[in-house]
Amino acid sequence: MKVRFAPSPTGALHIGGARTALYNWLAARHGGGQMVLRIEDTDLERSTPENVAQILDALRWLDLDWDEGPISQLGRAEAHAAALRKLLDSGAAYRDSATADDVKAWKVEHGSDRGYRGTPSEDGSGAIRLRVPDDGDTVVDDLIRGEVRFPNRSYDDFVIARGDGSVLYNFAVAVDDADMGITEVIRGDDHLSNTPKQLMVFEALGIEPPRYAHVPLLHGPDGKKLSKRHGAASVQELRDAGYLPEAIRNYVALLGWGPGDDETLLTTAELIERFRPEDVGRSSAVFDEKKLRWMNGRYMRDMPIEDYRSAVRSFVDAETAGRPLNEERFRFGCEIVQEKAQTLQEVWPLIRFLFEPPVQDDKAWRKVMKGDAERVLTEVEAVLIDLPQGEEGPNRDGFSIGAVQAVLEPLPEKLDLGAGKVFQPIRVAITGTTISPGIFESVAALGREETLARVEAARSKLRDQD
RNA sequence: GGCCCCGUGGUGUAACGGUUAGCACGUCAGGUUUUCAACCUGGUAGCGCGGGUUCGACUCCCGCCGGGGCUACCA
Repeated sequence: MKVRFAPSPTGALHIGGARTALYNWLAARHGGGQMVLRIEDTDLERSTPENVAQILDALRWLDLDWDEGPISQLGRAEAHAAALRKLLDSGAAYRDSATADDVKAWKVEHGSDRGYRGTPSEDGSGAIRLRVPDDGDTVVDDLIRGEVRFPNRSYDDFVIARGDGSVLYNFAVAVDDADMGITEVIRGDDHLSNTPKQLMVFEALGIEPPRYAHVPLLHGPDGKKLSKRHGAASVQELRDAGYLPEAIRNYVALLGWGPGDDETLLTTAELIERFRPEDVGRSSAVFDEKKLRWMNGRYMRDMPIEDYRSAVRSFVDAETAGRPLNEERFRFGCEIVQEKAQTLQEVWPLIRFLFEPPVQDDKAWRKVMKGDAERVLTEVEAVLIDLPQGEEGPNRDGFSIGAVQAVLEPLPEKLDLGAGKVFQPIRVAITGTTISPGIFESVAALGREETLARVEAARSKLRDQD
């Protein structure tokens, strides 16, 4: 068994392409087969080396590896030329001097349900067309759709190579799939109507075609086909947004395919074991980032803490421009936020107070720093100062989570205030905002010196405010 | 216009002739007497429409409607 993923490098790999790549990869790994990566770069106008690099980068990041390639379709010009000669010699294809306008005119004359039929040019010039029979159907025996019949007469004698001999997609694909011994073609639904053309090329070449599985396209929220210029997130964008490759693999696999039971969270090993192309659904799906976020959060929480830390690291580096951070605090910060964030991007805002002064959030300040806030902070400062020094805690200053909790937790009762009235002012004092990890954890992480300094600063600001 | 594909809640899916139409995300309400997130509990919402076939249709057939793809000397 051998499959191929054959993107055309006209843009970055987006979520739809990633899914096609994943399905091919899963099919290959499931069936103990091979996957070929082929770059369909015969469109000189739109293909660029930058796009090729981006696609490879995206696949590697997703951890989808291939066994052969990347093979440039452009680099197979000789093989294409040989196949072309063969068809020309056998009469299966011919040169036709008709232009696109000529074909249009022909159709006006013969009816729109009728494919164009040309005549060989006398001087041997013009594009090369494949002869298409007038009668009969070409049937695609699709793994997902079943038998789909296409009337031959509705197809043109289509162009397989330009006048200069450069080949076109439907021809190159068939020749390449044949030469590479592809047994299963898993690709987007948008190719279904093109499949008869490719089948005709196989037929003309006298080669057994592969099996086809046309997976439904991914659509945008507006129901239109997802594409680069249509709001489709590229893999790189998803990476930058803080999603994990394993979460993306899991989520994307479920767009159009399900394991058959109610399982939602599936490891890659489970995906490989359970995926079969024939089980892919027939209707198109819409990419829903909300669910991806949820799933990503699940994966983040389940990560070993070391992996979590290194995944967070690159995002933090981007925020701090590489400025080195207090390692101990970073470690501890990661531990206390692992349960909270749904994307890697959300981590830094939650722990930045450990490395930078409190953020300026006037709204949060006004909301919380009023009424009994000053009295609360005075008391907080007092009990924290009394906390004995020691080696405990992330800063080795006696500020362990437990010690901090032991003195702060009784405060609401002691001051006869609601818990929120006590803890929110502390939170705003040390982080500047109302959103942070748990308050005891946050205080412990910040440590004695810095916590007391910030509480004192908040107190004096409150005094000035009066 | 022609050829082809598709149609279960807002989203992804399950059930494939007989179920109170299941699960997940979302959403709403409550809980966790510290925020946010997470977590727990409960609620919400669906078989596009119309004809058949059948004792019985989400499931089979036909029509319609809706969505999509292809129709290039693009891929």
